[in-house]
Amino acid sequence: MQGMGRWEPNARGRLEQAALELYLERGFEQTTVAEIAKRAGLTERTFFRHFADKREVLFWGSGTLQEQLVNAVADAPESATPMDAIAAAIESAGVLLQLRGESARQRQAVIAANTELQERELIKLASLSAALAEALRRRGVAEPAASLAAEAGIAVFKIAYVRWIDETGGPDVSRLIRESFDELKAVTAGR
Amino acid sequence: MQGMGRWEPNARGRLEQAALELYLERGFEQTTVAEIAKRAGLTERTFFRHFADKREVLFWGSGTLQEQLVNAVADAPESATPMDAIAAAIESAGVLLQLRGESARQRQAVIAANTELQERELIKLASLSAALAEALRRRGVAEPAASLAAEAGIAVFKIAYVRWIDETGGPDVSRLIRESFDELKAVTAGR
DNA sequence: AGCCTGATGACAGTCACTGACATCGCTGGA
DNA sequence: TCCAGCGATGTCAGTGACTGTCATCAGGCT
Repeated sequence: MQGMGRWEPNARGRLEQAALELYLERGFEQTTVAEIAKRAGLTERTFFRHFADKREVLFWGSGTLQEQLVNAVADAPESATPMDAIAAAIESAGVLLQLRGESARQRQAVIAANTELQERELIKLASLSAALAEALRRRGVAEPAASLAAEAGIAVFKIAYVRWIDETGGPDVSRLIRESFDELKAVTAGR
Repeated sequence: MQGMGRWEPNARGRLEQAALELYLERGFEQTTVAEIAKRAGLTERTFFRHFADKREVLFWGSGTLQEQLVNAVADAPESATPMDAIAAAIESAGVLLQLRGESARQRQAVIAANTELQERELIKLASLSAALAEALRRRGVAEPAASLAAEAGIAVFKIAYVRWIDETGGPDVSRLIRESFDELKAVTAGR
């Protein structure tokens, strides 16, 4: 069966929860790993057995997101252009994040307040871009078109997501994403 | 006058040199700041007076690059579209990097071998993107067009630069950049 | 009951980074 | 010429992230 903890269950989840709370209360830098572990009823050493470093605790969901994106590209109809496939994937990812709602906003607030966390987020996005490009190549898209389409998709996502976070009562993510894709098309056409 | 050191001159330059050498010889993680300082004839504490952290020593040039990009956007003719201005800026930056030639390749080799350094590079690129977007806004370009054009330009730059690094004897950067812009236009048009 | 396995605790150690204070080598003025 | 001031460097002690190692503990299996 799966590796469920034997003692108090869900040690990883408790660590995630404790970390997010403390990062929100005191800020990322002002929080020590020892404090996180203590709040979760564990030790510092155990924290590092579950997460590679102090930042990674905020980025657990990125694996799921990557699968979602890759599957969406793979499942796009044969007739779809590369950009169609990317747009479909980005939209589906947007929907996923919209479901997380308030917790997504909290997470972004923590990240926005700290440069180290922004670095980590950027490399996660780069990883998503690489996965998208790879998925396009499996559809037969050549380089550099695959990488460019992937990077453009991630750029659209970044911008639409920031807009969604800022406008609290605004429109849903999907619409912002579609609008941004149109905007990108218009901008790149102007040469 | 400028702040030239009073003792052995150019302490910062010696630290840069020593760091690059050691990163190339042993790798970034296997090098301690104490070793860098010793090779430069200084102490660890002095290293941190010149560079915010162990990674920053590899990214000194990024300030110059940012100025170059911003100036190029500002100097683009009135008639230029946003994407024209961005393309001109990216090309001028490419030329600048091509001048650094071999040392640019060494630097990229070190960065490519280490995830932390890639994180730092990505946030520098994000900073360039923000500066480009700001420069476009000063030309009267509205959001989100400004940010999208800037992000697209940086995406093109990333991809063209990687290609240039890989193909040792290949064409010059400018041509790769122009080709990538054309490719991006074609890809985004397909929807 | 006794054994095995995986998760956790305990502990020591390295290294990045910081704050506080002493020191040194020049530079400009008395 | 000499000395006061200043900026760059050295010294030292300390914090906290992260790692390696070994002991320990809970539950499953026989």
